[in-house]
Amino acid sequence: MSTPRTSTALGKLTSLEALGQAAECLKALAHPHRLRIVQMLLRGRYTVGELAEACEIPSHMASEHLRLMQRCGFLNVEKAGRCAYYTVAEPHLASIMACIESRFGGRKPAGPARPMARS
Amino acid sequence: MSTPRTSTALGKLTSLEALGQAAECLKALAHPHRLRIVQMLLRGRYTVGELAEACEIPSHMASEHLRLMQRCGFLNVEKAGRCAYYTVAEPHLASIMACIESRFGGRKPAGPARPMARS
DNA sequence: TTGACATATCGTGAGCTTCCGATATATACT
DNA sequence: AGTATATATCGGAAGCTCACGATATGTCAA
Repeated sequence: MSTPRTSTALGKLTSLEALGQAAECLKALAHPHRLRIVQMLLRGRYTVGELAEACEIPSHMASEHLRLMQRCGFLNVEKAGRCAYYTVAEPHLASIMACIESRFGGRKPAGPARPMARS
Repeated sequence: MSTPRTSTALGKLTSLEALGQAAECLKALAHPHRLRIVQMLLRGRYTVGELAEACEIPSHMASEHLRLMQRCGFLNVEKAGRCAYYTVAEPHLASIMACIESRFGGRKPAGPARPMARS
């Protein structure tokens, strides 16, 4: 049951530097409204107002979430008249979102791994 | 060009409540040292001290990261003597980690491989 | 031009996270 | 007993995120 203690298993670890970038991306995703925005944008293109309405937040807050995700390269904007259409720019978002949906999607998580309060 | 505006596409959206739980889980993962810990524990079982050394942090900080992830159900502990062996409890961690590794794994986005030895 | 609308940005304050030193507990060895 | 080791917990400072109101910019229509 014990793990080999030589560098055999450790040699394939991702560098802490790369994991730092990964952590930044996860933080950019780790918000219910941003997750919903990504989930919608993976299915089509929407304006700020439409996304805000779906998240039940004022549109200036949706705009801030969108700007944040645009800054990490997750999203693209395309302005048309007074509307701004956002689309997904980072293809890996689809697979991460698929993981999240397979764990939390549709049905309620009655099983293990509840995300409980910290402290 | 435009997305169907009826509830066709919106009907399958994950509830904001479930996305809130997903966001909590992502936050619990969104730290370079915690990602390294999870990456190691997906390959075997390790003690606090071993994980701390791999993360290049004092062991009491590794202990705090481990406690946090234990609280969201990600990890299990098993005490043996004065050592505490941690293992992965949430199987979905493997697929999320696979997504992260496929995007950030092995090679660095910028810069060559760096020497990783530590005294 | 005026007004309405859509989006973006700024400033602030509450609350949280991260890190650290200090300390506590629990186990093993002599 | 005493000492060393391994892990856990506490308290606090620095820095961050989030939500909010206020405001700015940019576009269309009359």
